Amino acid sequence: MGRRIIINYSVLSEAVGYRLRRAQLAVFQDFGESFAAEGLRPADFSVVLIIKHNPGLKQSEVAEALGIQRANFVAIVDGLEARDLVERRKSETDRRVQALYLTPLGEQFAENMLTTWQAHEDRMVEKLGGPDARDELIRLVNRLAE
Amino acid sequence: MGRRIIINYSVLSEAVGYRLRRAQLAVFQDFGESFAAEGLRPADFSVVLIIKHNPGLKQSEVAEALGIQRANFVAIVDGLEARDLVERRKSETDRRVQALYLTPLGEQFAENMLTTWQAHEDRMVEKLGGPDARDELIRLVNRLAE
DNA sequence: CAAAGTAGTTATATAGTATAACTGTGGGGG
DNA sequence: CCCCCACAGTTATACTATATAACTACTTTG
Repeated sequence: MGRRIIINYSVLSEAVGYRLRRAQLAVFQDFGESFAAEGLRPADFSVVLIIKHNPGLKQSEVAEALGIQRANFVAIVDGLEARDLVERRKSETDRRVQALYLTPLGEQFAENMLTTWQAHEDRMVEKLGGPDARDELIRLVNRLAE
Repeated sequence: MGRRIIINYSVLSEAVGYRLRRAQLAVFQDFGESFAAEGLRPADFSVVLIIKHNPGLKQSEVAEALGIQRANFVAIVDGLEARDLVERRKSETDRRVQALYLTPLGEQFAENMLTTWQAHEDRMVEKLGGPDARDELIRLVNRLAE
């Protein structure tokens, strides 16, 4: 049988990094469950979102905006292109560049994606105690991320 | 040349998961730089800390307390034992069990570790705007992590 | 025009995490 | 008392995320 143990967490109880990490894992857990059917990971979500609102950006611009290295970004775009959500279009003016656009299917997908995401986000906001608490949290974590 | 681009981040600007993730990466970045010399990862830190304050716990108890799977915990303890910071002691009453203790070197290491950690934590608290902001952040993220 | 720089890609390495299966041990019910 | 099940730790394995170097193709600059 599992002994009933009381553990002294010492400074972990109030360590910013540790508590932040645990919270982030819980949020991503909920995100993952929300998008299990679509097989959409957080990175995919953010990429689709950025392309939807900034069509025609270069691959490297989207990657940099999201803090993803361009080398690792290739496979992400490959995946989204294979699902016919995103299209690479070679620039006429600079043939090195791949400009990114949502396909018509991608636009439609993005709508549903945002609906699913909003439900996820609403759950998080409720856990936090409402929109004011959410705003306060965002304000605080933004200070950590500069 | 890099075009001067203004990117529309849409809901990412205020998405709990995304902002939390970016903040956590920044905090872990600082943590990593703080402990680069010691080659101590966040998981190692938390394990040493828990053993220091709860000597004699079973491996599986420490692992579970930290949300680490027991299979993955083996390598972590192996590493700490190889550095002579942690000791596995077979329980007399249950020969399946490995009870964990800090070695004398481990106790000493833990002291220095906590000093280094406090400097890191102080930087995070300063970024946040002081201890009250830190307390508020902890309160909020704890709601997300249940 | 040559040299340097840029965009995307490929290959590769490492860390973190998840699962299954195994060994050795302990405990409870027939 | 033995048999079966549960548990602790371990090993092997796989998958994801991330980081770096080097390559190709192309553009810009001196």
